[in-house]
Amino acid sequence: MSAEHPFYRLAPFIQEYIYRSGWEELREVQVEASRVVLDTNHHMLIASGTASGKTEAAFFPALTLLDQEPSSSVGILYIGPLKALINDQFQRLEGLMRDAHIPVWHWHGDVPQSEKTKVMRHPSGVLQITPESLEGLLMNRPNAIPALFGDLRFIVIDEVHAFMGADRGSQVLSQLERLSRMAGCSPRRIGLSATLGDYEAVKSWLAGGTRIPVELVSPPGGRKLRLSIENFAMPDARDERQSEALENAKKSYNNFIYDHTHLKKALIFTNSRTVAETTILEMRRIAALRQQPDVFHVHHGSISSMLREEAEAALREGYGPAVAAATLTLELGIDLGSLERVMQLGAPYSCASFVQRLGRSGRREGAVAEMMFVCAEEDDEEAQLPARMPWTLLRAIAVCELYVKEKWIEPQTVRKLPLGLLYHQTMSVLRSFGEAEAGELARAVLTLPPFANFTTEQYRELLEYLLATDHLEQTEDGMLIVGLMGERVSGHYRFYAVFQDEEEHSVYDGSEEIGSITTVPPAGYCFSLAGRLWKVEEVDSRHKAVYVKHAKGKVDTLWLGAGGDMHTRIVRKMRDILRENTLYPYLAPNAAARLERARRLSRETGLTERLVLPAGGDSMFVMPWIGSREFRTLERLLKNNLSQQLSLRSIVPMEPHYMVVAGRTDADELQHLIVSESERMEDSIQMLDEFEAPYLGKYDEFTPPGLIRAAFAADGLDLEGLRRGLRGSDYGA
DNA sequence: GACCTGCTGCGGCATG
Repeated sequence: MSAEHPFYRLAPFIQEYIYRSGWEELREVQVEASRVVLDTNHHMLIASGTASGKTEAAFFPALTLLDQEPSSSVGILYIGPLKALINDQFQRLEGLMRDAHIPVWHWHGDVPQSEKTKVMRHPSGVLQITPESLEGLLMNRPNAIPALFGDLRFIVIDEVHAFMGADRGSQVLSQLERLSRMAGCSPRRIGLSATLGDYEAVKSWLAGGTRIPVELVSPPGGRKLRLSIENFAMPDARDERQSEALENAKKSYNNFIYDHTHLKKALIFTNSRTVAETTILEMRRIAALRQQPDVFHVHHGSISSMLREEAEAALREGYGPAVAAATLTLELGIDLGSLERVMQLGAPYSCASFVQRLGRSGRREGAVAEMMFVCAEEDDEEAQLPARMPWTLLRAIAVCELYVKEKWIEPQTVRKLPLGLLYHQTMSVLRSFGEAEAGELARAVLTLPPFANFTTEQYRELLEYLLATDHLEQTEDGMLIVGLMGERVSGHYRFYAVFQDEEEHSVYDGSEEIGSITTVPPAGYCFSLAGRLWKVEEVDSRHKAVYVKHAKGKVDTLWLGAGGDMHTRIVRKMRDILRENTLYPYLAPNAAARLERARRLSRETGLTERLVLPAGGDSMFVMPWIGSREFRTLERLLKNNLSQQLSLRSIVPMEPHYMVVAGRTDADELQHLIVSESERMEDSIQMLDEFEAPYLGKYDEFTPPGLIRAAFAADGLDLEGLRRGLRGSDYGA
């Protein structure tokens, strides 16, 4: 290495750290990022694989500059999407800066007040924070902002893909602009991500509100992949003659999972919390039967952070095997070390998710990334068995093909008129001002980058509506202040987050928190959580706590979900795979025979199966299959309980034009079937299209209906049509 | 029978 090499330009304590860690050289991404940071004044987007050293690539050169010219306030602000990720990064950075005399602070809901007070007293070094805590700072402590961030040099946004495309991302952009104005600083931005489809879109997102160019650092990855798909065809659960065959099929499915994981550091991804729970229950049952050790963990959004950290530590550290079944909680960048097996039960719903999950395997450089798909066709009341299409298998293949062969990942779209967020930031800005003239407020809010498409006239309409609905109030001398309703909404701590949530009860076994539930069973009833069974002993409604003890037997899990979003392109790919008849190469030999048998039976029985396909466009597609039961449930809800609109959000199609496939599942006939519409289904879908709830965000409900219409139209949705349809039916009221 | 994220201020009490 010549003396010009970026390594020798890094601060001495960083060179020390690199030696101490036993690294022989900087990774390519770190070399490139160092050049960008040290030689330009531009923003930077680092897009490279998981565990490629992105965090170090951002911090090595940024800290070097900070070391050369110490900052008189916080010098680097790191924004992360998860508390767990911040805690993980906090430990890694602390190791790096042990000898550097640059402090690392973290700030989120679990950080004690005493620590936050320390940062306020000695604003310096690196501060790691969540968007919600940053909102709290901007809103409630505006006078502390100049001292905290007056000399801020860098803002690092981790896992950019987790923010962009959602209101939470626009919230971050808005906060960055507010922070710069309040503190009088103009920091450079560094975005980190492993999963990105369209770099140009992300670059312009990252620069939002500034005129500084964004440099892309994205070294070619080229990892080798090893993918395998195992498909289990389950016999019909309702056919009594088949009950023994079904038992055997389930047994071989579970034994397959057990045999391929229990001696390794293994991660089993599932698509639902329920499957994660039931799988680990099964694994524990098999372990007990075989008198082998219990090495199993469950990791999802309703598991307490303590149990999650236990699972993470077991995978990362220690000798011997550890197996965790997880939902997307283990997709993001928390360090898990190098895993020996990554399994996926069923197929992922998106290519982005597939790539993230793939990134969990083969983390050492040069290693092969491996993913073992295990599909089992689920029971379907509507289907006439034994001939069924392997929909899950098809989706697994479609996702693999799209990513591996076409390098395609779902593009992220940003709302053109984020109305709910406009309300949110208006209230937040007004609270930080204390009071403001209407014009002053408009200048402060409407110039924030996410709101560039709103007109002054539209903002006036919003403010007038908010005055009329008591969210705002006008003082005698014409100043705007937060009104009674506004106080109720923005005065509560839940205001900091811009996404919807449900109230949860914590579940305790003695003093140990196991996790949380939203549906609380009465005392005496059982449920499963964290891969074990529990019996409710006592419910403390006031403190939102449920006390439980261990139980035996068999019970359902508590989570009820209904459908989700899947990109049109994945559905089209599934259709193409069927049409091209290219399914066979992906199937294990016996599975191909099973499928052949299924197809023959399909022809003989004239089986009907349904598939809902969007007619065109690249907008989001909703459910791969919708049963009449779901429609009945929807109808009932629509008629009786419109207040439940928001909870229906995920069941409702997001694009107004659909066509229906109804009929045989034979591939040759599919072309014909796509144009043969079923009237009943069409009616039901029409009804869903007329339903306006799916587009409402947490704060949209506080904004004027006329503006909501304009905002939807901007994103290509015709609310007027939807409204008319509603009035014309029984569901209008 | 899809998934996930986040969170304040203060009263009451014990302790040094």
